[in-house]
Amino acid sequence: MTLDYRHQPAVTLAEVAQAAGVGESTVSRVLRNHGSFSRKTRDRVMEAVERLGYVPNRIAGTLASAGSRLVAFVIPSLSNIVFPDVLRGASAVLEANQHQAVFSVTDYDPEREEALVAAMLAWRPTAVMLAGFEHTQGTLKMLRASGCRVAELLDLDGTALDLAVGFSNRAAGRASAEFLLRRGYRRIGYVGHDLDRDTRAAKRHDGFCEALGAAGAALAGREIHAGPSSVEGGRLGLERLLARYPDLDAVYFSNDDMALGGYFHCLARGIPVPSALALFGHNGLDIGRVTPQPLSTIRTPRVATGQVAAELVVADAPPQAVDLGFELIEGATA
Amino acid sequence: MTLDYRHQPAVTLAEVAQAAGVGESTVSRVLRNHGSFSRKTRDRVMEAVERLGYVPNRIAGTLASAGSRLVAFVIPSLSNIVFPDVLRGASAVLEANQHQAVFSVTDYDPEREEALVAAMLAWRPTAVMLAGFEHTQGTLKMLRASGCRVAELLDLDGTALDLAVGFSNRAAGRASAEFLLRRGYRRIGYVGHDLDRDTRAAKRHDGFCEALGAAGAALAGREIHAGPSSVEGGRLGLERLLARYPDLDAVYFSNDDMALGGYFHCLARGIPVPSALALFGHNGLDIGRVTPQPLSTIRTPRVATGQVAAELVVADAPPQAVDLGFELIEGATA
DNA sequence: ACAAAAAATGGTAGCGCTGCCAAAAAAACC
DNA sequence: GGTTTTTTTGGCAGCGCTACCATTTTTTGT
Repeated sequence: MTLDYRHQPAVTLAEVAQAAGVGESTVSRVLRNHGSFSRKTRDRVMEAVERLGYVPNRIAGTLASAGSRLVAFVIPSLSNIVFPDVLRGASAVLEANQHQAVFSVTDYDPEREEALVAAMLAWRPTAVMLAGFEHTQGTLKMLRASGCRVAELLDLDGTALDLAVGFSNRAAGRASAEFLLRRGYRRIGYVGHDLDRDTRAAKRHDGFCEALGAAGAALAGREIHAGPSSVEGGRLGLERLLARYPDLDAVYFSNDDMALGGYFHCLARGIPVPSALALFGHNGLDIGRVTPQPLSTIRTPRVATGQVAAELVVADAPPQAVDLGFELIEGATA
Repeated sequence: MTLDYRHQPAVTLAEVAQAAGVGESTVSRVLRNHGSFSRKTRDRVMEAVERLGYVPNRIAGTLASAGSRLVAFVIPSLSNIVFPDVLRGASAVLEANQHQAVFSVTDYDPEREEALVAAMLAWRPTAVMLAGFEHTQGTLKMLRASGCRVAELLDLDGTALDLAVGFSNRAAGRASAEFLLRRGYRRIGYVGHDLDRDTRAAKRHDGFCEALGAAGAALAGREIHAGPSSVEGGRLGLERLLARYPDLDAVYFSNDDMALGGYFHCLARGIPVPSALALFGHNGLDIGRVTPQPLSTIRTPRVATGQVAAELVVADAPPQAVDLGFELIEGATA
């Protein structure tokens, strides 16, 4: 029995050249539509390409010409919709520009990030896209030495290596606090997830506290749910927080997933929102606009971050930081 | 002003060999830990690697050895959490086996899929992973000729090219209908999204209708929301469906996103669930377990699909179809 | 101590393509 | 008609690495 599911040798450019009765470089020129060739030659080559079912080998092409047109994404998670959103924005731009997206998932672990960046660099990508600015020394050193473009996304509070695209999480945290204060809330709690791993959530938290402090206030209580953010974590987190601090009048969540969980908790327990308890999230997920009461939150430019980063990379733009800002959505839960 | 953000020449294996005072092949053997070499040589090589900051060039390595260890995902969408889930499962396995994930997004367009598959094949991937069995003739031809492994995911109703991993959407649709019938619902409606594009949702719909028919029943009404599935689409869809068919006692949604929208509509309008209207979804998203009433739905093996497909590919397993099944979650909305 | 076996190492021919250069063919000019 | 230009074309040297083979060094056996 033949193992016919295994690899078969592929057609090469030399075979196409032979079949078309022209030189290899001519085939190469025709296929890349680069340099000059006659109409007649073009047809002959294309006919052979069709007939043989030739698929160019980009591995070889890249090696010969340098410039892989590969863009590497090293992202913390795929569960948190934020990162698929970034990938979505970027992938549209990259595909339109004949670039190819490659990715790995770090699980918010800087050591893992370092290992994955090393693996990525082996592909000699055009650019490496990372989340935020917090990386190990090893990661930074490799990236600097690599000579490839680096884009750090979804953060602006820190020092960029090369390109940075996103918004200030600290400012978002501040804006959230100022909004709640403006609305008259004073006994404000926080429900978050693992802040050591998610440094951007930590920056929002810090900005939030900073703005509270500036107004002479402070967090009245805090509950950290172990593990990554999730709707369930938000629900449990709020339940625990309220058990300890029953008289809160508002809660700031580390993101919309968590906030939705909190909202569901209120719905289930019959806690009137926002009259008895106001809720405020972060991210501006679509789902938050369709809940019985739209979620009060901050909409972040996730897809745009991917798009802009990809555009800068394909255009080989000079190093820069692009602030895409954020938008406060008043909603109805605060 | 120097454009120092541009590419700088990278260290090559030959330079490392020179610096370590050994031959190129020795360096190659040490780095891949393949073949034999003395402890002393190993240390000398590693020292040089460290000192020069050498990063192997996998483009060259792949060309020389064949076998790119690249796995290509051509997926319909990144907005629908289903696909990030599959990627997540697969990426963990691939990373553990020194493989690299590459992806492109088709937007549910078969023509685009064909173009993207062609682009992917140029990278000579170890395998190409696709959603479902519905592909253009061109896509099928290319994949067959490519000699690389092909895995068709999240569907089992059709003829596989090579590997297939997932569950039967038709059976899931049937199981959903049987459950609702068992619960005594008879005036059942359907709210879905673009079924021409999402052929797996279409198969669930067909299975659902089939089971209704087998019980002498039929869909009492149907509302199709234009565009991809979304929570908002579900909410609007249910609203429109109820406007036309006010006396339904249950609604089947094309997936959980849509069902959540429907649930929010009921919450907002004060429609008692499930006493006045039962709701049933598909996918078993985490969020559906945390809503005030857990969503009645079918949990699909999304992460496992990615995992198993990746495992089969790295193990170079023979062609086969793997049924990962699905699990009906009774929930509280039906 | 000498032969035989095993381990360690280096040289080099490609992998399939692109870039450069020179040669050939076609077009344009006086 | 005989150049001078311009357009097409083919040849071939790498890109950086791995696979294979030959050679050298070390270990083992008697």
